[in-house]
Amino acid sequence: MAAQAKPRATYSEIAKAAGVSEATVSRVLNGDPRVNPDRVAAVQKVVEELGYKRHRAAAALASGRSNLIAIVIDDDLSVFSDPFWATISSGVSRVLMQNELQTLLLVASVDSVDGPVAHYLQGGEVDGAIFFQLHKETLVKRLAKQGMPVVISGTPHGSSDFVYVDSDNFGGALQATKHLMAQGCKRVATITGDTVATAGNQRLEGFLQAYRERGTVANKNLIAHGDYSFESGKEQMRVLLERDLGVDGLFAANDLMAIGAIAAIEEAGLSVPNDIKVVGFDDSIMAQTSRPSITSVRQDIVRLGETLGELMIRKLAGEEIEPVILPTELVVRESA
Amino acid sequence: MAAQAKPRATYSEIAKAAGVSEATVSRVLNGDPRVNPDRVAAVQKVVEELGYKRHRAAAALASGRSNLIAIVIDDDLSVFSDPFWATISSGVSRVLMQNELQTLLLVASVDSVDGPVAHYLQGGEVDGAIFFQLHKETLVKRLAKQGMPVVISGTPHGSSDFVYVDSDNFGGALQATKHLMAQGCKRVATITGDTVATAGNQRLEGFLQAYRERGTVANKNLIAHGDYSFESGKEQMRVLLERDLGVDGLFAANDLMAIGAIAAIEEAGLSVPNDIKVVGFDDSIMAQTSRPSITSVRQDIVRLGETLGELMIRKLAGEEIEPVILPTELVVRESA
DNA sequence: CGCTGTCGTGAAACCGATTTCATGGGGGTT
DNA sequence: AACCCCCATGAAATCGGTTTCACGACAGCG
Repeated sequence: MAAQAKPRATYSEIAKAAGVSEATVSRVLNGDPRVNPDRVAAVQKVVEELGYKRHRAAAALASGRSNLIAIVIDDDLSVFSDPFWATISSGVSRVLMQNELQTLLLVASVDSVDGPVAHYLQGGEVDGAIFFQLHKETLVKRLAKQGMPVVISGTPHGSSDFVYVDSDNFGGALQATKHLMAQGCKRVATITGDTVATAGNQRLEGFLQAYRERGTVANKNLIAHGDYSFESGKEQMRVLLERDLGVDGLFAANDLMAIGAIAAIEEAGLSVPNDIKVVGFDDSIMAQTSRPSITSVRQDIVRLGETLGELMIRKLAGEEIEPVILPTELVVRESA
Repeated sequence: MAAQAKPRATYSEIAKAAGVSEATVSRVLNGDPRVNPDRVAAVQKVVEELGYKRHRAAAALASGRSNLIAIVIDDDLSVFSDPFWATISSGVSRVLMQNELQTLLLVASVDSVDGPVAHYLQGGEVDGAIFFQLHKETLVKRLAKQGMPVVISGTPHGSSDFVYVDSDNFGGALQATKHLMAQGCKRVATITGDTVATAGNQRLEGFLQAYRERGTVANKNLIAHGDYSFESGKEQMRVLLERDLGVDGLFAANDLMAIGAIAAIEEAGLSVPNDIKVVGFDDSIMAQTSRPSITSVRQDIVRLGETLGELMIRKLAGEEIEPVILPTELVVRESA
């Protein structure tokens, strides 16, 4: 559109100024170890002076590597309901940038295995892909099979051998439930999130495990199924109260439902934490600001993003890598 | 790393199959109007059959355009406190993708005008840049001067001639304050956000304007300065109450401070909305779930992102474009 | 002392599209 | 009928690095 201030230095200039061939310039800039140190120094000096910046498109074309990593986010509204992916993305981006990689943001419907996103990724435009909110595994499987490095945020279904990073949903839920029990709660209930997704399922499993470790089994009626929304928390709490089981503790699979549940509890004339103690999950800002403030399981979201980036880098380097489960931490506040 | 399934079709194959030259293939694919319709059809047919996907790096190298637009986000923690940029980014990304552009996510410290980000952007790696949270205008100014299309989210300081998109902070605040007055509030106070940033300042101005339109001037003591945090809302509300001015209405510059203020009000033994009515800003999820639920000024964040993308596209097309102010909407709930 | 193996180096091919430029044909003008 | 101009088209140059390959020098070996 407009004139570039300086017309960019090229290898040809550098080579001339440093008295070497372009091939050697390339070797120096790519850290090839078998270049004479003198020449390395000469080239680096010239590069410095000219303020040379590698032309990525040219490099990509010649090498076949784009240095681009895609973050793929499914565009099914979940974007708006998930407050985390922004933070995760920023962590990913920072780590990748430190490694000379660029982060491409792909927000689109990942539904069809033949949609634009699929084509795009299969087109070899990117060197790797990081997926969020994995609903459809087909595409990811295919990409992985084609040899594209893929890392996933959140535990995928089945025993697929994807590399993923996730918070310890199971452990967090277990700890939360045990905390309630330790506070003297005899009948701890739970409101689950979407248990089709693994995160919701794992949180339920953690809850159940707490009962097992106490040597009992949770009454089925102590389990209510929500969908992570405020409304569902409220509704399901009403349901639990109507069952009249003497619930005195609640583990909600996220903070929003915990807040909804508390609203229902207070509407029923009961008090938190006196009559019923409540623990949430996520340690969102709402857990801190709602009254009563909510005891919640904190996930280290920034770390999650950084880990995703690090795994991707190691995978690109050819390392064999394992999934990572990040620890959670129980933050105790007024509600339990 | 691994073998690509199919080795990608190239112009050379298409040209051969369609019985035309590579130049013509390029013309067809780039929508050059002066190609014989028959050949256009022939090429398109072959392209379809081969599932051809343009090699972006090659195209970028040859044309000098990267088709990459950077979203630049300053990495000074604000990322974590601003729940909006994720939504904005997704809107931007979607719009750009529909126009064959890619979105590059740049999360880094934009502090120094000579930092990596600056170098990066000036290196001509991207065709345009979208900035969030503009603290330092120096870099942006320089880029704009160099001819790079730049669009900014949020109103910049001064009368700079940047193109930006912003919500109508002034209008929203005005409406909120007038709403309080219409509800019978005689002494409406405000807790501002960071008034160094334009958004905070505009919201304060809107508040003041409401008084002006009523033919009076707001008492200086009705203005308290917060920083958008829950704690500051609580503190500043205490300050306001201590001033003992008979405040019966509050416009908080965001929901979080509104919630903090409500906490302080209730601690003082007063009730919302009976004794003091409260209006927030943002219409965040917290406005809906807190008790009492909060009347708040809604911004259309998705639209904001989409508009950013659209402006960028028009700017790339060479159009002269004007800043856009998006309307806000008052959502009335229990608190006022 | 000659032969082979290794290593650093540069020339040149190459990546895949875009764009310039030359060409030839067709339509319009006088 | 001769001339011009315009337009569609293909050949070829080009973008800026990367990588292969061949070459010469030098070290080690017998």
